[in-house]
Amino acid sequence: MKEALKTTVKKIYRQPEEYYDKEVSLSGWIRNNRNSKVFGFIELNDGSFFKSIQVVYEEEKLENFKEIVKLGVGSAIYVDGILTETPGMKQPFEIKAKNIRIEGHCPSDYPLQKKRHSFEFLRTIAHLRPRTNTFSAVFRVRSLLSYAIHKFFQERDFVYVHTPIITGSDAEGAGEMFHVTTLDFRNIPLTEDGEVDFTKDFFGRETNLTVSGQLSAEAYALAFRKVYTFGPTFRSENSNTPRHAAEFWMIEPEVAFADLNDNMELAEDMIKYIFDYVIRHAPEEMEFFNNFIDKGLLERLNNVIQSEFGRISYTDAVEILKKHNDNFQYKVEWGTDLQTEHERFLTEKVFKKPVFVINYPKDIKAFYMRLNDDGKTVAAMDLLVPGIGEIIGGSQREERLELLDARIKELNMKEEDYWWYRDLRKYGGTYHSGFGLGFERAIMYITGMTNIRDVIPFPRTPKSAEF
RNA sequence: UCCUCAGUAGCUCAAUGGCAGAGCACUCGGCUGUUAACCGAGGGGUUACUGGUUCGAGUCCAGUCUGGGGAGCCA
Repeated sequence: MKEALKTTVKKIYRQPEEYYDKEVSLSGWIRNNRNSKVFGFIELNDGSFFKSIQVVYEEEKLENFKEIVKLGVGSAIYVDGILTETPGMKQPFEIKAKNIRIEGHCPSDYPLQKKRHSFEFLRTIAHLRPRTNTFSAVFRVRSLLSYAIHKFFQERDFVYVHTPIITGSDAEGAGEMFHVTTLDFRNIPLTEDGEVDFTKDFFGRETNLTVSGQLSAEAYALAFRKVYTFGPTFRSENSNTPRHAAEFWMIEPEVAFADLNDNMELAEDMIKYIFDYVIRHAPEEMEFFNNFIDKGLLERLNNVIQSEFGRISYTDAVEILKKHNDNFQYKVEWGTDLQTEHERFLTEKVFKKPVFVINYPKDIKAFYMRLNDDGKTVAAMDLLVPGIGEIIGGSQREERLELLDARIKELNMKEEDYWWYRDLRKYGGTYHSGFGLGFERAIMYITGMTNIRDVIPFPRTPKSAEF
């Protein structure tokens, strides 16, 4: 049968009237099997949908009734039967089985049970956890959110750019990097100075996994005007928190002829669009999260979608926070970076909605951010959201070559390492802006999941790459 | 990396320094409409690891490993 014509649990739930009193054929995995002497019930999940469908089977209709009764959770089966309405029951409809065929047995040492498991335990069986309700919902939403992001940018004529995963630059300035090499660790070639001789390495120079596609994206923004990247990113920092992973995905739009205000408008539109898209296209999953993961989830998301995001300068934010210094473990003063506790206070207590903090002191921000006229701050923006804190960081980029060079010099960076980045300013440069959105952080925010390890199929964190 | 909490049956958790326990899962049996079904019985343990204190350690002490939470770094 053609794949598109196959009956799935999702199709049945979406248009049950098409199937009532007709014979349907399904295949899937048993989530639950309970029975008495001459009949029983199977919860069948076929992978197409978050919800399962109930299959009723009777001794007098199945010649292999005795075997079906013994099937445990996780077994793979084929089912043929009639879809029947079940008014007044907990489930809207069920399949009265005519025939059940066993495809794959699932022995009794199967680690998943009908009862709730801790997320910590499920992380140790990352290959099996997608078969649970929570992870079924998380990874359907991950897929949908990914699609929504592409849809948002494509509808606005952005060009999707695949920036390199292996980079030749060791100076992107966004964190510790993983080395990429084919050198033999037991016999590393050295130069006369005793340093590693990377001219003997695969690329003839030192290479790393990317920590950001931004610099490459800028090059394409200055040709295509509106571009975005969406790809894997790697940081070898020894971060042991529920919000950090060594391998994660990042979205980085970059727009030429766009200033910081344009940048914020884009970020606000994007957040609202992708949240709204997921809520409308994954109603069952979102209801599950709202009921079992985070009771205030939908209310908070709807608040984000409907509110106009706040905007405040770093300097004004510091003034407000200083009045509440008693509440903070770390006291606020102008010139220091905002701590998570300060960010959350601003968005949760002061604004009670998402807020952009802009124009940070230049000394706590990256070299490529555009210097403001006051000479002290740069055109940076962080988007803070209730419940998490920072979810987006971005800026208008320094397009004035002499100011960029001065900054590179100030930070003791090497001008020649940035020769092509500087060319972008030299040849037809223009003001431009962009930001970075941590994809997993967005998933966490939209699902209510509180650990990044539970929104990545096989997460990589310090001392952990089992699967 | 720092601070902090934890590690007991397949899972989730009890056990005052004094006999190693429960629920679920699993196996067997019962049950004619179940909804994480229900009822009865049974099997299941190097208490993370190494060492120490003690007549006696799951429990106290030291170290190691692993995991959770907080912080830093950041997305």
